[in-house]
Amino acid sequence: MKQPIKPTESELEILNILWTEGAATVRTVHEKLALTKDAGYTTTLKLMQIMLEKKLLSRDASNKTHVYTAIVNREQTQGQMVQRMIETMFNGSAMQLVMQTLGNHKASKAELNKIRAYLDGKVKK
Amino acid sequence: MKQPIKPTESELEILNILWTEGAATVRTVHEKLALTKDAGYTTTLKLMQIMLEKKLLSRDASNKTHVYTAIVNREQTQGQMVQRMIETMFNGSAMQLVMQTLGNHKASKAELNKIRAYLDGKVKK
DNA sequence: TTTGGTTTACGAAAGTTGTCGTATATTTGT
DNA sequence: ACAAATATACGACAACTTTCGTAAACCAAA
Repeated sequence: MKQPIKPTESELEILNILWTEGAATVRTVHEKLALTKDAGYTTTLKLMQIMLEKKLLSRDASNKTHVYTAIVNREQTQGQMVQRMIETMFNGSAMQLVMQTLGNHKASKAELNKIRAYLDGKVKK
Repeated sequence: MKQPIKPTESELEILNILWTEGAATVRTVHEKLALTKDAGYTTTLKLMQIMLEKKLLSRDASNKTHVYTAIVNREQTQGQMVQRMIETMFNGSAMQLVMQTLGNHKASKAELNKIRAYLDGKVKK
């Protein structure tokens, strides 16, 4: 396991877009970002350049318009962030986090069944 | 709903201690903190003073040794932090967060049953 | 080919965080 | 009563984050 990844809020937003898009230019990322946020193009560019330095992203600079890709794994990063939250706010209890989340969010019957199926699988093992 | 609360990592650690302790002096908080962290006493003091300014904490200064209390609600703060994480990393899907968490953590049979009971309750309604 | 749009690079500024040193006040034990 | 321990206040600092202006390179279309 490598040293822990600790992206900022803004960086996570960008990572999330790249995790979904796969690979994208600054412009693409910026436009997705602009849907929920309000910052200039050069701001997004700068953030992604910094993320490149931090090795959160890689880029293909063979063309003039560079194409960026996330090089940190989605599940692993999510796992680390969730873990951190569990430790600092939920006294280390993952189940407390789960209960908190279930308590605050409506879920479709299908989703609940999915969780139930998952729990069943866990017990059988 | 008030303006969103956005404590830093260090602030959350302190909040968590105060949520558990109820009310405490800087020294008490610092000693709990020192179990997992490594910073000087004045650092903890300063952080708590800043949190006082931000109105995350209140204090009783009637005695020379001040006594601090968290004035942000535990469940509400947890909820907001979880919500932020869901939005920035899980594309707004709380269930994805739940699945991620269940996938990465072992749970006792008792805990699993507790969750299952909770899910049953949700469906009945 | 000139003009205008797009892109990258760079640097600077403002705000925040976490760290601690030092000064000063207060309490306590001998 | 005096020295040692303990507490608060304050300011400074480096690191980091987010923001953007500006310049330079490049491309494309008229």
